[in-house]
Amino acid sequence: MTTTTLLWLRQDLRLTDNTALELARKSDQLLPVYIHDPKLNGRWPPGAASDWWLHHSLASLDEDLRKSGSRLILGVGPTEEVLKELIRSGNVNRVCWNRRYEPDLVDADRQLKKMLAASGLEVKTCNSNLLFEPWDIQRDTKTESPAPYRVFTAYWRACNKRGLHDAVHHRPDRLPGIPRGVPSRKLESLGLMPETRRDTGLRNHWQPGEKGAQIRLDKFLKESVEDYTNGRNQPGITGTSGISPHLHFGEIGPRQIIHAIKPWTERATGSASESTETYIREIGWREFAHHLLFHYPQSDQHPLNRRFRNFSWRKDYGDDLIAWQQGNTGIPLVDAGMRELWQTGWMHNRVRMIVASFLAKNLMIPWQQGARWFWDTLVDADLASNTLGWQWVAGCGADAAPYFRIFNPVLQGEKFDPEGTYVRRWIPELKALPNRYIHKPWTAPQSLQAGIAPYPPPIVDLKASRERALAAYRQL
DNA sequence: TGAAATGTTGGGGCG
DNA sequence: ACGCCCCAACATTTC
Repeated sequence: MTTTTLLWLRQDLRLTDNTALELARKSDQLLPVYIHDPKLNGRWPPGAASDWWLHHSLASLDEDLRKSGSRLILGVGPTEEVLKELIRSGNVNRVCWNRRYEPDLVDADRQLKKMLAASGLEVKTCNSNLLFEPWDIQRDTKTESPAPYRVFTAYWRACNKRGLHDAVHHRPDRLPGIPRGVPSRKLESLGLMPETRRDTGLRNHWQPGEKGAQIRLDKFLKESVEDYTNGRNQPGITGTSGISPHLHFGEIGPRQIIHAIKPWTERATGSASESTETYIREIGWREFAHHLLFHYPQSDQHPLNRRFRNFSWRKDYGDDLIAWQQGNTGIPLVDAGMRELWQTGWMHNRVRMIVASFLAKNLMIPWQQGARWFWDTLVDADLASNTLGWQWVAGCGADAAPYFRIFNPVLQGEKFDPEGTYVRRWIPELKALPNRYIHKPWTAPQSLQAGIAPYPPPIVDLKASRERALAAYRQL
């Protein structure tokens, strides 16, 4: 009897170190499938930037599969129906996939697995997207059942005690052929592509797909990793890896990153050694984010810390939210970040913290509004990481920033963008302003201020809004 | 991966 | 020479 395996690809759009693929390819025929099922996304339908990325990532994956003698089958519609139809037309007797961990998707996968198994199919699910699955790392509580970690350092210590696995599956040269007569939809029919103008804007900054991920990683290792601890703080330079969207879509997995960075960690001394450790700890934050969202499935909407349920967020903030979204707050570093986000689908991480602190604390707008905007505009929008990040900044999450930690975007700018490189790159109105005013244009002499129109004055006073936030947070 | 307020120290200007 | 004041620079505390 011939075995035919359906490989259901979701957020693991790669051929290297893909555990489910490793299983699936030991088969006479292989049916690699991606299903576009907008209804499955519930409260969190991907934004245009994520859709754009997915479109190109699928195209890249199909190309890679074809080089190995296979190709990607696309389905559109309710997952269960599409799967059933593919299984029937391809005469499939085995199904494999890599697990996802977002609460709604976990539920959906569980039901599907049950349904498929009940119809007599062999179903195998794997881990390829995390170093540690969310339920693997737990606190020992002596008396009671294990409990999830809520503090990062303790969590990460436990992870390191287990050891960070860096064994990876090599990319297979040849893959089994696909069964005859299985219909596929055209990529264009998924409707993921935005208008051409946005496409070219994003294309200038990104190369979605497995190859693009490898190029990013290689470049980061060659040029930036050794000074990462310092370089990652300066938004004006390329000091970070920029690999987050590739990770989100699974074009590269965390094990591959640990594996690739290992030669550097072994050879590094002094600050270079600190740098590799700092970078790997960022992978740890990603793991921690998935751990938290899995164990606290409501945390995408509700603060983890219950005291924040009745926090006095502002109610009428319409114009301020729009000014923040559009990068027109009058605070250069904040606006530069928001404009970078809009134009590239990405924002430097330090600037993410600063714009988030500004929204939640200086503007006192609910963090969920910021999380939603990030979700809608980021190419690396990831429910776990986004949720953790926003709850951290707002101070209502696990291991969150203390309430009094309020970033001052002027000081942050002077510290980490002293030449104003970053601000000038994204706010052309300010190009001609001297460095000493670049982060606080409102203090410049009137003659200079006349030249920066239409750049607006600040929508809030930083000192007064800081004090307002402190007063509100102290109420807790 | 914070900022601002407050406290301490020591050099230099000055009468 | 001395005391006084100012203030930059740094340290500590507080939010």
